[in-house]
Amino acid sequence: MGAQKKSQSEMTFIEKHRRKQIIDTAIEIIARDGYHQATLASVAKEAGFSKGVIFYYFKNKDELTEQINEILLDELRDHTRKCMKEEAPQADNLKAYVEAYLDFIRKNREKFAILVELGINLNQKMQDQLFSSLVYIDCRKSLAVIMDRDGKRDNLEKKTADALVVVVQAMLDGLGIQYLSDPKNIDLDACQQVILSMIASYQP
Amino acid sequence: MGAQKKSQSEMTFIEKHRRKQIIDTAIEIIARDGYHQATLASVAKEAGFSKGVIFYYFKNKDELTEQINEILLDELRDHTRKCMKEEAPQADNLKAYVEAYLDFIRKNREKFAILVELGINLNQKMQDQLFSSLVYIDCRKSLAVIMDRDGKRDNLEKKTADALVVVVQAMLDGLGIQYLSDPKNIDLDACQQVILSMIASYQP
Amino acid sequence: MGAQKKSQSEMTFIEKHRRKQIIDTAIEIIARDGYHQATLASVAKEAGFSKGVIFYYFKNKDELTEQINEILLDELRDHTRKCMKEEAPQADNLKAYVEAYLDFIRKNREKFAILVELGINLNQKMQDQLFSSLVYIDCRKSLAVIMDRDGKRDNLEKKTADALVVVVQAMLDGLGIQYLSDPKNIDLDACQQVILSMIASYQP
Amino acid sequence: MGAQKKSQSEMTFIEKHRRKQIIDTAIEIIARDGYHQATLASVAKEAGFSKGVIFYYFKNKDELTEQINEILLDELRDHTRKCMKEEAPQADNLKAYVEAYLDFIRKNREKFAILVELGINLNQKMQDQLFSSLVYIDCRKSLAVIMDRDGKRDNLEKKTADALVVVVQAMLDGLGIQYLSDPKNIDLDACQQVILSMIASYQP
DNA sequence: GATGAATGAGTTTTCATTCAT
DNA sequence: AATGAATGAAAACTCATTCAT
Repeated sequence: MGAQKKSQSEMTFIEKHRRKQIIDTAIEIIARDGYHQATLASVAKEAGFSKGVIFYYFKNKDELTEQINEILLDELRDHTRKCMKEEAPQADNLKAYVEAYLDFIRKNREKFAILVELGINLNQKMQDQLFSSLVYIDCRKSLAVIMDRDGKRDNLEKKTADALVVVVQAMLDGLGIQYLSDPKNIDLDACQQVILSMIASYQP
Repeated sequence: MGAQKKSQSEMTFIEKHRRKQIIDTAIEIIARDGYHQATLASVAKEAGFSKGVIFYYFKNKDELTEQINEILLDELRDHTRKCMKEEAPQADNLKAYVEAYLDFIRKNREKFAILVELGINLNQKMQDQLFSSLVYIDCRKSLAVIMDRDGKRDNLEKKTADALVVVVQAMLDGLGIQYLSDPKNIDLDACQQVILSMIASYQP
Repeated sequence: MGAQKKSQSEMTFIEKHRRKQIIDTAIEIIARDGYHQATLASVAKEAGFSKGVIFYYFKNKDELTEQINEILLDELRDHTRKCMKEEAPQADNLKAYVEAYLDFIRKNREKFAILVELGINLNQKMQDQLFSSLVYIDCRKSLAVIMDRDGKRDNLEKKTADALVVVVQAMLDGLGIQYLSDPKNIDLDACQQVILSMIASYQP
Repeated sequence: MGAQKKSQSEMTFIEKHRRKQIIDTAIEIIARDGYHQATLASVAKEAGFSKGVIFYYFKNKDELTEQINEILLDELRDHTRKCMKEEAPQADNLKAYVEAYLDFIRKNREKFAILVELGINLNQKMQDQLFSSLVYIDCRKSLAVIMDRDGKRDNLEKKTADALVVVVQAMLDGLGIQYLSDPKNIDLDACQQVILSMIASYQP
C-alpha cells in the first residue's frame, strides 16, 4: 500500500519502482517546465498512468516535492563523497571537493536547477524555519571539515575562518547558477582552475 | 489609455504614479509570499484598488513581472554605479564594485531575493532565448570593464581572464543567496573581506 | 468585492442579491439531493452562473454551509417570534410557541430537513465544540423563558423543570423528523393537539 | 464467492465472520468521523485487510450501508424486546418500552447517532420509496401494539390514537437527538421520568 | 480612468470501484 | 479468498483575464 511513511526496506519492489518512476518523471518535467508549471496531471500523463497513482504513492504534491528534493540532495552528496574517496589519501581534499561539486553540476545541470528552484519554494512554504538555511548549514559544515583536514583554515581568526567557508560555497553555487542560465558561455573547467588558484593563493 | 507600449515621456504623471504604485506593491508581496503566491488580486487589494487597474496599466501578469525585473535590475545597477562614483578616481574600482554589490544585497534583501526568483521564472518562460543569460552577460561585461580598469586581468590568458570575471560574479551571487536563506548566520562584512583578499592575492 | 466578512449594511445591493440567490439555490438543491450530493457545481449551474461566482461571494463551501445554517435558524426563530407576537398578551405562550414551531415545519419541510442534516454535519466538523449543542442550548433557554412566563414550571424541582423543557423540545423535533420522512402518514394537527393536551395535563 | 445474495444459513463461518468484522469496523468509523468521512479505505485499513475484501463481501458501499442500518435497527429492536420480556407480565408495557429505548440510546450513543445519520442518507438515495418512513411505520406499529396492550389508547378517536403513538415516538427520538448533541447537559433519567408522567397523566 | 462582477480553464485532491494475480 | 495496484470521474478551489458600466 502506498502513501504511508515507511522505510525503504519495507517497500515492495513494485512500490520502489513506481515511486522512482514518478520521481524521475517529475524531475524531467520540472527541469523542462519549472516547478509551478509541472502539474501532477502532466507527470502522470508523461509517466503513462492515471493521476490517481501519484496519490497512491505520495500523500500530496508537497510530499512528492520534498522527496524529490531529498533525493537530489542525496545524489549531490553521494556524488561528492564518492568522488572524494577515489582521490588518493593525503591528497588535496578541498580540490577534490570542488572538482566533485562542479562535476555534478556539469553532469546534472537540470538537477542542480531543480535544487535551486525547490530551495526557493520550500523556503517560502516554511517561512520561519527557513528550510534552505538548514541545507546550507549542513553544506558548510562538511566543507569546513574538509578544509580543516587540509589545514586551510589554520591560523585564521574564527570570523574569517567561517567566512572563508561561506565564500568557497558561494563560488561553487554562484558558478553553478551562471552555468545554468547560459552553459555555452561558461567554461566550467577554466572557472574551476581559477577557483582552485584563488583558494590556494588566498592570504587573509 | 494604459497598456499600449509608449515611452516614459508619453506617460502622464498619474499614469507613471499608478504604475509605480502597482509595481511597488507587487514587489512587497512577492518578497513576502513568493512569486507564485503573489496573485494579482492580492496586489490590487494591498495597493487599495481593483484588479482591473492592473490590466489597465499592464497587458498581463507577465508584462508586470518583466517590468518589475527590469526595475530591480536597474536599481541594482544604479546602486553600484552611484557607489562607485563616490569613490575617488584611480581608486580600486573592483573593490568599490564588490562593496557596492554587497551593500545592495544587505540593504535590499527582498529585492535581491525577487531578482533571483524572477530570474528563474523568466528563464523558464523564455525557454530558448534564455533570459537571465542576457542579464548575466551584461553583468559580466561591466565587471570585465571594471577589472580591466584596475589592471586585474592584465597578462592573463583570454580563457582565464573570462573565467575570472565569472568567478567574481559567482562569489557575489553565491554569497547573496546564502545571505538570503539565512541572514543571521552570514557575516557579510567578513565575507566581503575574504572576497577582496582573495581577489587581491589571486595568482593564476 | 465578495468574500470578505462584512456587515449586511456594507454590502451593495447586487452583492446581497447574489448571496441570496446562491443561498436560495443551495437550499433547494440540498433539500432535493442532500448536503453531500449538493455540489457547488450543481448550485452554480442551477443558479445560472459559473462556479467562480460562488467563491467570489463565499470563501469556501464551509462558509456557505454555515451561512445557510444561520439563515435557516434565523428564519425558524423569526417565525416563532412573529407568531407569538400575534397572540394576545396573557395568552398561553407555550401553546403559541408549539403552534408556531410546528407551523414552521409544516410550511418549510425542506428547510427543517436541512437544519437537521446540517446540524449533524456541522457537529462532525467541530468535533469537540459540539455545534448543535449550542443551538439546542439556545433553543431550550428560550423555551424555558416561555414556559416560566406561563407558570408551567412553578413548584417543580430544578431537575424536573430542566427535563420538562428538554422533553417539550424533543416532542417538537421528534415529530418534525417523522413528518420529514413521511408527511402523508403524519397528521400534524392531531399531533399538535396531543402535545398540547399532554403538556396541559402533565403532573409530575 | 461473497457478494451474491444468500441466506444467512448458506454462509460459511468465515464469511459471516468477515462480514461482521467489516460491519463492526465501519460502525466504529462512521460513529467517529461521520458517514461521508468514513471511506472504504479507512474501514479496510482499520480492520486490517485490503479494500478488495469489502467488495468481495458487499456489492458496493450502498449495500454495506444498508446492512449496517439493518443490523443497528435489529439491535435496537432486540434490545427493547429483550428488556420488555424481563418485565413481569401484566406490567406497564409502555413504561418498559420507554425505558428500554432510552436505555439503548444511553448505552449505544454512537449507534443511535449512526441510525439517525444513515436514516437521512438512505432517504435521500431512495427519494420516493422513502426509506425511513418504512422504518418509522414499523416502529409505530409496535408501539401501538404495546400501548393497546396497556389500554392506553382505549376510548380515543382513531385520529388521536394514531397521533399519540407518533408523539410518544417523537419524545424518544427527539430526546435521543438532544442527548447525542450534548450528553452532559441532558439528564436522561429525569427526562424519562417526565415522559412517563406525561404519558400517564395524559388526558385528551 | 476605474471598478466590481463574472468567467472558465486549470489544479490538486478524493474515493468508490475494478481487476489481474 | 484476498491483495495490491490502478483507474477515472467528480469534487473543491484558484486565478488570470475580460468586460459592461
